[in-house]
Amino acid sequence: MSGEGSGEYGFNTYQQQQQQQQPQLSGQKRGFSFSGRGGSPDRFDRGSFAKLFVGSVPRTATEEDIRPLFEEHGNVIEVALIKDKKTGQHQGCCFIKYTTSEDADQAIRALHNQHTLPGGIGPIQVRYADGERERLGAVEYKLFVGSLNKQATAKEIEEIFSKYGRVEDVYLMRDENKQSRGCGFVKYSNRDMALSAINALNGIYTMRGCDQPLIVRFADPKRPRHGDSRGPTFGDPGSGPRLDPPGARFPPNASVPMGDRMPPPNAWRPMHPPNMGPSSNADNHGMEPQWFPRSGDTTLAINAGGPMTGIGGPIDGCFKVESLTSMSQQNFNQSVPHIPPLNQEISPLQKPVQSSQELPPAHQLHPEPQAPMPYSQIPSQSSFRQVGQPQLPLSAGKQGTSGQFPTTQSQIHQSALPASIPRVLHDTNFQPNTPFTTNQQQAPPSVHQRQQPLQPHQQSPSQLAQMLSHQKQTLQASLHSSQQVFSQLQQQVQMIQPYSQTSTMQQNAAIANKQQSTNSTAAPIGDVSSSTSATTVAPGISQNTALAKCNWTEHLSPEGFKYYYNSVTGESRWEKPEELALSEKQQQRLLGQHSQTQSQPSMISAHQVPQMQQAQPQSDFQGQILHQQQMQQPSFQAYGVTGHQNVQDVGYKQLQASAISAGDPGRYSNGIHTTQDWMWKNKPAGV
DNA sequence: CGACGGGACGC
DNA sequence: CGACGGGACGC
Repeated sequence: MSGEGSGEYGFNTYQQQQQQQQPQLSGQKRGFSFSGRGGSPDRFDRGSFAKLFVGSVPRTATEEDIRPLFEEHGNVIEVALIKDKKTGQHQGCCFIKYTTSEDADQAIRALHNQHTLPGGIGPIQVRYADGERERLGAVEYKLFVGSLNKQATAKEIEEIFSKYGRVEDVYLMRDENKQSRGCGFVKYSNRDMALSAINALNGIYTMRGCDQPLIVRFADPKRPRHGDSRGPTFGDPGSGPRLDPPGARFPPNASVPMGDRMPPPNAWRPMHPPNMGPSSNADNHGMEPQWFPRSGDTTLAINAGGPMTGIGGPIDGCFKVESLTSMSQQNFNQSVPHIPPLNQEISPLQKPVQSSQELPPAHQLHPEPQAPMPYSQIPSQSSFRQVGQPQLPLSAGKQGTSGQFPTTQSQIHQSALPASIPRVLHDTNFQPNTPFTTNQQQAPPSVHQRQQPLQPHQQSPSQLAQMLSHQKQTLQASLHSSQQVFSQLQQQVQMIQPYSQTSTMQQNAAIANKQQSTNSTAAPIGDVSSSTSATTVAPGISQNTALAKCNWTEHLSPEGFKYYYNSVTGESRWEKPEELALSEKQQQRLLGQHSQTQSQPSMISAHQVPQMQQAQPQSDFQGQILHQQQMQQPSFQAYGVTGHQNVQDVGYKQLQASAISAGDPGRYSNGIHTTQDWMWKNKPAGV
């Protein structure tokens, strides 16, 4: 099937986009300006098409040869052979315009790398034309995958990854001799899928014949190609969230490589004009559509991929503070009861996966305590329940094992988290479809699930989902590897915001997970969350409304400088993201009297500063984790704080790293100087 | 028409 | 330990 080297599907054109703004609506060429906000609402008319680029078209082919083929998969508006302007020579490629992206998708799936035109040398390449995906509001999540068996085919890799969602594309990196380099890229269209895959595979799944587990992380932004207008203009939604600080190579000036290029979500969807206020887009730095629905806008989630991305917010109402607290309680309680023994259960087949991370043997986690909050517990009484869980297109797809997902509220989740999450993470025979039948999803809501009557009242479903997703993954993965711990944390870092206006829940989830992961089920959560968030957050109900819209939160670096952290993307910035600013304004407007809101995060951060510094010696995230893991019984206080600190610290460190990469050769050890220097030179924020 | 510059820790 | 695919906007 599909191309070995060119990927399963052809979604990989985001690489050379034009820098979006080039309002020259000349025909429909690239650079076509779509109905961005403020722009003319051409989302209804001119925008209703999806253009594909088709490569490997025999130069002898005519439209008549091509059109029929494509018409089998959708309504073809146009077939445009590309010829050299001067010579009139057929360039061996063409554009196919479909009326809908659905048709286009189908065509890609059916034809890309699967059909060879008469006279053709190889199968045609079918993918969206440059800029199309963005134009259509699509976002892709590309993962870098390393430590692949060099013999593995794209197909096999796809099989492994398809457990976490439909794989849009697999690209194997090859050397001059076409030999696999042992690494490649896997794309998903949904962030949660990507996260699931990372969480479940990174450092855990070892391919047969390999002595190291897969490396799975969000891909770096693609190396800009000569002649490219500029780095990627979108996508790489995940590169931000990456953990490893040392890797941070983006200037802190926000708009990192994949900076501000937020494509309007679903621009092509007539029914749901982007109804977000001016506040939404401005500063979304390309992570993904984060516009939050104002009122049951179901389309959003389609791209956003559900949890935590787009539909983070309450639909109309506001979150209740209590819920946050109770949530934390719940997690807390859930995790406490079971302090799993350190018995490590490593499959005979599973190779010890220590590798790079150098984590101590995993403390075997017990599933129970970590079981995610059951969907059933997701406040069904909450308003967002009806948000109409976005029907992820992917779930409908041909997910082999994942199969049918009940069309329930948990759909998103299930899509993102197919039941087939491998239990046997070690690949013994290239059979990703490991015998794995557990329906973790429907796994009995054991004890913890019902134990707590406490229910978060109005958590964003996305947040809940996200959290659950994580926990579940964590749980499952951890059954077989310690790496999972790291992975988990990694993931948390990506999605959790240290302190926030956004959600206490995420924090709690993070902490809870940490506890669970580390086995140290002490009892910190209550402390941290209740004392800080619960209390401080209390003042505003509507605050949460705003919260739901902004993933940015303000924090203080150890040096006392303010910085901003995005809980969803993991990005950190020195300057206040406009999104947050607007969010705050909105809050002010709504609350009027609650001017505290803003300072809140700072307070908390400040409160944590000492802890962070204290932990500095640990030098890095992993070190801290390690440290924690070794702690037998972390103190209540210490643990909780530390837990947070980790997350926050990472965010902060990213900034440091950024600063460093910005040209300041400093290390973490002297990061303070680095940071300050940088800030000094670059219009310090908050000083 | 033109289209990414700079620089490259220290372990 | 590996980092991005051939060609790309004609009429």
